[in-house]
Amino acid sequence: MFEGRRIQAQLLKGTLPLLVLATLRDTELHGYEIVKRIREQSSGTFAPSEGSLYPVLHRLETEGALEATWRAGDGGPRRRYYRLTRAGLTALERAEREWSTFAGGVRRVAFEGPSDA
Amino acid sequence: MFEGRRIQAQLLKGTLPLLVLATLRDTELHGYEIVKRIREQSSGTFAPSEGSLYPVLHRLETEGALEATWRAGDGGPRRRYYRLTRAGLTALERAEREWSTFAGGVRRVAFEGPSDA
DNA sequence: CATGCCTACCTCGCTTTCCGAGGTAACGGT
DNA sequence: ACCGTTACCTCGGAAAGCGAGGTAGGCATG
Repeated sequence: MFEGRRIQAQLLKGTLPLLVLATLRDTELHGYEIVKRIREQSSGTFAPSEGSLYPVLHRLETEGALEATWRAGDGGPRRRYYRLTRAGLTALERAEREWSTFAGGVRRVAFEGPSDA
Repeated sequence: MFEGRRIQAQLLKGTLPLLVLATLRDTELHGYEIVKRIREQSSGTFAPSEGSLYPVLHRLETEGALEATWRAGDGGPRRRYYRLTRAGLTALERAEREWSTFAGGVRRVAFEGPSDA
């Protein structure tokens, strides 16, 4: 199904919050759906496990970046819908900047020779 | 000194081998010098500590990606110079591809909305 | 009515990898 | 002879993803 090769686990470290916050930028979603979106958007490159996702959601909620509400499941168990708070939007913007800095650094070191600075 | 804000440690996870291999693409260098290059090339974004670097160097050497030789120090202790092997070049290329896949995935999820797929 | 399956949530222990602190060795200057 | 600097190495702790496993409610099936 998802042929995109999975990425070394270590690389993903630290990016999950960014991915989650970005996924919730315009919609509110519940956990399973968040994983699904991330997997689809990344063409299967990322497939965070539940053991990774839920702790992150809880941490972001504790930090005030996300708000959550329980809703009755549509023919299934209840779901917890998460949405971005104002603080969450700020956190998202910060995470985006941080990612850009990070990715830019890797590009300079790894893809631009020492001479073409 | 290096004003570029340091990056959250977690983000760096898994990228050090790439940075090291790339730094050694055209030259042979010793440990301290590798750190220095990475720091300069990334404008201070990355400043891997010795506790991070040496284990990585040893692992890459064990895996056959690097070869190393001791040389007398020029007014200082002896140094261990590392250079890329043929296998190391292959590893570098693989790490570059992996990084590209990874960065592309983050871009799609975090920076491109769900609509502009 | 009871059993079992599916969805969705949550938790636990393991592993990997980075960091800071601290330790060793060789050389030069005083 | 001693100390400071350079460069190497190691160790313990912390962060975060992963897989496995566990709970609960609703539905279909016997």
